[in-house]
Amino acid sequence: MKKTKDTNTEIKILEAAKSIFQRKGMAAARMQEIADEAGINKSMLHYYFRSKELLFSAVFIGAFKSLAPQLNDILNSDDTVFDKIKKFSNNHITFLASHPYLPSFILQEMNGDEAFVENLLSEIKFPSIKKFKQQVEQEVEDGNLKPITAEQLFINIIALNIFPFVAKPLLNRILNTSNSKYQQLIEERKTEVSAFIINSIKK
Amino acid sequence: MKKTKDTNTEIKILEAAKSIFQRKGMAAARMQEIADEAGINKSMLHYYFRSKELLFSAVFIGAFKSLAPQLNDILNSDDTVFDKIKKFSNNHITFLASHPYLPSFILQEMNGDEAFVENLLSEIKFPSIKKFKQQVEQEVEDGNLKPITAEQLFINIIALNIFPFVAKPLLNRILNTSNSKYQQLIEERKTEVSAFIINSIKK
DNA sequence: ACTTTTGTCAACCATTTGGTTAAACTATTT
DNA sequence: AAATAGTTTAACCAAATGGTTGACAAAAGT
Repeated sequence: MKKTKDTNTEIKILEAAKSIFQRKGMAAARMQEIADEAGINKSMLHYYFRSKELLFSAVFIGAFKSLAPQLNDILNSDDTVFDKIKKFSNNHITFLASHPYLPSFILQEMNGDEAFVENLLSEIKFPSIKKFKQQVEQEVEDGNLKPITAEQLFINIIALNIFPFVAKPLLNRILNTSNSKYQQLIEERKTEVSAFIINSIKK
Repeated sequence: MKKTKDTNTEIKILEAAKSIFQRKGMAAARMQEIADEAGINKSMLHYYFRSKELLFSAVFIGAFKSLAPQLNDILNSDDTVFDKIKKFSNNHITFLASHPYLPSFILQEMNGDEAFVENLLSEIKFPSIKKFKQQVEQEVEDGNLKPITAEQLFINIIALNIFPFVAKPLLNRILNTSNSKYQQLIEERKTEVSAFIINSIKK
């Protein structure tokens, strides 16, 4: 039977690793740095996770799983297209606001080493847009929506949700915004984004 | 007077560095790899640029300068708001389509080490949205546009332009798209994005 | 022609980094 | 309490990595 300390250490490692990996990325993160952040010996990292790659995998998969199911649930609910867009954007942005490093992390690392990424992603279930696609196509056919493909619409939705989080330093420069004003912009977007989208596609 | 080989080597280095840095990022890029790509000895990298940081700076600043002026020119032209949006999106996406690694690179590296980034960015002139902002506010006041702040509108524009490039692997997964179908989606967006935006804000 | 400057390279160096080991320590089982 | 299994640490190691050096060649200046 495991004693309590086991789990504590493992969790401390995972949280430290999450923090470091998400802020610096796989390549720039140092095992020693993660150990320091967790307040433990570096050997522990290798004791609980065998290598940097495996530790990274655990963090990456965990990060993805914290996000993907939410998207999927909303996309496959029985709501109308408009309701889905509203809920999706609001939930998505709200979630990202409290995990601001997640998007950069996921996007950045999905561009890495082909084989490694491929291996990682095999363990992950991605959100399905099947039902959403059907609904959009139906509404367009019925003349309730201006013509648009579900794919382009979906890209637009997540682009508008995610982009401010991956581009925060850039936007702060161009818009001359302080951090607090930036926070406010994000807050507004929780409802503004869906309104913007719906405005664009409603007839 | 410098002999021809000098410049050749320097350019070869810069191009190799651009290619490697933009694909892998500063942290994951290896000096040896850059030397190999340039077909020269590793010592040459230090001969022309003193350190990895300085070589990176050169590439980063170059990348930024290849993009920023375009945005700025359009934003500060005498076109109408709608025309600006059309030109902006079309030019921006067209440019990015032939420099697909640029956005990830810039966004990723702007999240890096505070002091280093600060130092880099001091040398860069960012696009100004001043004139665009005035125009948008005027049009909203005159009742020609649905109410929206210039900041939110600008975020939306560049989000829709840039996002597909930084999220390509993610989108390919979720949308089940091949590379060629992805290319086609991008192509469509050169006109679709501005149409989408204008649809949303026109009265 | 010869001296100086500039460009190029192979070998080398110091440090960093991911990873290992063996021993100490702690808790659990018998 | 002795044996066993699990946990933690300090010291170590090999490979990788950014960077340096010194010899040498190719131009350029004189």
